[in-house]
Amino acid sequence: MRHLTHLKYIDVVAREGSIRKAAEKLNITSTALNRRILSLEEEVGTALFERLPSGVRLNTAGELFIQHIRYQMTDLSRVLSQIADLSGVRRGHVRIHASPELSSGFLPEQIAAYRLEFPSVSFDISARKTADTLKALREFETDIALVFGDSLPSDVHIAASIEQRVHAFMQKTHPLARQKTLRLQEMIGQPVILPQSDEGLLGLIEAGQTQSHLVLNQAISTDDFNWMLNYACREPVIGFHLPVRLLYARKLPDELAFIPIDERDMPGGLIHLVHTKGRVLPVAAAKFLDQLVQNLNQRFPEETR
Amino acid sequence: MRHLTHLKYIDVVAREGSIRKAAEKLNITSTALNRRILSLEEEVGTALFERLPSGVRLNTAGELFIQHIRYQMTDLSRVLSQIADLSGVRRGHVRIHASPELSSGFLPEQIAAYRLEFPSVSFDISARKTADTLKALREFETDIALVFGDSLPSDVHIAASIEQRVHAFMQKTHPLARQKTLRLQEMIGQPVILPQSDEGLLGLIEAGQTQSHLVLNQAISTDDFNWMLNYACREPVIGFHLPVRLLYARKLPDELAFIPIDERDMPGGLIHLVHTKGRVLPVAAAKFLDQLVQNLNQRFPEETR
DNA sequence: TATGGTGATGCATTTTTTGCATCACGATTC
DNA sequence: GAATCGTGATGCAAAAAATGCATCACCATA
Repeated sequence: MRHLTHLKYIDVVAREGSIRKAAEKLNITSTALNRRILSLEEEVGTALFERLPSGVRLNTAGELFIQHIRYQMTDLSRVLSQIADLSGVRRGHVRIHASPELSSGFLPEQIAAYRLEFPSVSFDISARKTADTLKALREFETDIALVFGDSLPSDVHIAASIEQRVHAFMQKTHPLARQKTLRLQEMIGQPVILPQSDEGLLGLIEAGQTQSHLVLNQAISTDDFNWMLNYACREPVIGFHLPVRLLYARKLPDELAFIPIDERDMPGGLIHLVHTKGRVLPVAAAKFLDQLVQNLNQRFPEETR
Repeated sequence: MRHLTHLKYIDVVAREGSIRKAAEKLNITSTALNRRILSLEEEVGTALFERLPSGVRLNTAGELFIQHIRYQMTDLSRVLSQIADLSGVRRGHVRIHASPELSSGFLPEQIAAYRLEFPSVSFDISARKTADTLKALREFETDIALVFGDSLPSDVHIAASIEQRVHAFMQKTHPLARQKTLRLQEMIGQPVILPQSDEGLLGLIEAGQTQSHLVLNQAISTDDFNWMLNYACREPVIGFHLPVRLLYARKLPDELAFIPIDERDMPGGLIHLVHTKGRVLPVAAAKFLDQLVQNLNQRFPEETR
C-alpha cells in the first residue's frame, strides 16, 4: 500500500529514535525520510518529534499521532483480510504474544489444528513477559495475547479466562507422591526446582511461600520446563507446573506423579486470553480466537469463564 | 493532509457514482482520478468498484474498504483536534444531525453558550429525518445526533435519552384550556393543527389516535412550529408540541395555554442523544456533548436517563 | 443507427520525490 | 580546548510519479 508506506516510515522513525537509522532500515536515504517528516509536521501544523542531539523523540502530539497511525495500519490489514476472506479461501496472518509458560504447550496444538483447515493463514508467536505483551497490544503489534495475572488494564478485552491450580510433580517413589493434594508445609526441607521467569508461575509459588510464611529449599532453577521434567526423573526433587502446559506436552515421563497443591497454600493462576479493546480483529485472528475459546471451554469446562 | 486527499477522492467517487462527476467536483481530470482508483485496486488486489455503463458502484470489497477510509478520515480529524487542544485554545468543528423538531429550539441556545466559551469551534447543524441521520452516523458524516424513536440500531451509542410528554396548546379562552391534562377523546370534533414530518411528533400523535381508536379533525398541517403557534392565536384550534422545543423558543404567545396529553392516550416521545459506537469523538465534539447531557439533566431532571 | 454518456489507455508535460554533497549544531573523546 | 563523530536541515540536479490531452472501446437510449 502506497499511502500506508508513508505512515510506516513515521512509525519506524519513532521506534528507532533516529531518522538516519530508520532510513537505513527502510532502504531509503535519510534525506527523503527527513523531508517526509518535515512535510508531515507542516501538514499537521505542529512538530511531532523533538530533535535531540542524539536523534529524535516523539513529543505529546507525536504520541497521539503515532497511536492513530498504528491503529490505522492494523485496521487496514483487518480490512484487507476481510476482503480476502470474501473470495472464500481464508488467507491472513495472526500475531500472538504469550507468556513463555503458556506459549509452548497449548498454542502449538491449536495452531496446527487451525492450519490444517486453513493452510494459507500464517502465525507469529512471541514469548514475552506480561508487561511487554500488554505494550504490544497497546501498540497494535499483536492480535491476540495470552497472559498471566489477575488484574489487567482496562484497555484490553478479555475473551476468556481460566483459573488453574498449581501442581507439583516428583518421582512416584517420592515420599509425598501418594497424596491426593499437597500442603506447602510438607515440602519444607525437600529440594525443589523452580522456574526462572520473574512472573507467572514463579509469582504464584512465591505468593504461596509468603502467604504460608515459609521458604522452600530451592535446589535448581531453570526456564526450561522440559528440562525440569527430565531432571525430576533423575533426582527426587519437587517441581511445579500448570495443567494447561502439561496437557499438551508430547509425552509425560511415566516415573513422575502430578499432585495439585492445596488451594489454602497457593493461589490459582489466572490465565487470560485477551485482545485490544475497541478494535475489530482480522478475520483469521477472530476465527482463531473463537477456536481457542471453544477448546479452552471443552478442555477446562470448570475453570474457564 | 496529503495522503488523506487520496482517500477522500475514493470517497467522493463512491458517493457520486461516477468518476467523471467526482473528478469535476474535485477539480481534477477524470484521467488522474481514474488512475488513482486503478492503482488502489491493484494495491488492494481486488476491484473495489464495479463498472457499469452509467458509472461505477462499490462492490462488497469496496464497501468494506470505504467504511475503513471513512473511519480513518474522521479518526484523523479527531487526532488533529486532540493535538490542537494540546496548545490550550480549543479549536475544532462539531457536526450535528438532528430531527427538524429538535434542531431549532434546544440546540441554538446550547451552541451559543458553547461558542461563548470557545469561539474557535465551528458547528454544522443538519436537520434530517431519523433514517438519514442514522446513515450519516454510520458513514461518519456527523459527530453527534439527536433523534426520535424508542428503538435504535445497535451501532449507535446513546449518550442520553429524555422522555417527553406531548403537550397540546390552544387559546386560553378555549373550552379545554382550563384542564390540568387532556384526554384525546375530549378533542373529538375540535379542529387540530398537525405537524407534517412523517416521523417524530406526528408519529406519536398518530400512535395515540390508533391506540384510542379515534380520529382527530385535522384542519391544518404545517412543518413550521412557529407558524402553528401564530395560527393558534387566531383560530381556536388545538396544536401539539414537545416541551424541549418550547422551552427555548424566543417568546411564547401569552394567549396560549399548554396542557399535557394524558399518558394513557399518547405515548411519550423518546429523544436520544447519540453518537457512533466505537468511535472516539474529537475534543470539541466530546466537550459539547458533555455540555448537552449536563444541561438536559438540569432542565429535565426527571425525564432524562 | 446516431448520440451521449461511461471508464480505459498512450504519450508528452508538469509536478513531486529522491539522492548527493554540504552545513550547522551538540556530545563525546582525546 | 580541539578534534571527531553523530545528529537533523538544506540547495541543487536527477529520477520518478502524477497529471492532462486526445482518443479508444463500450453500452444505453433516443
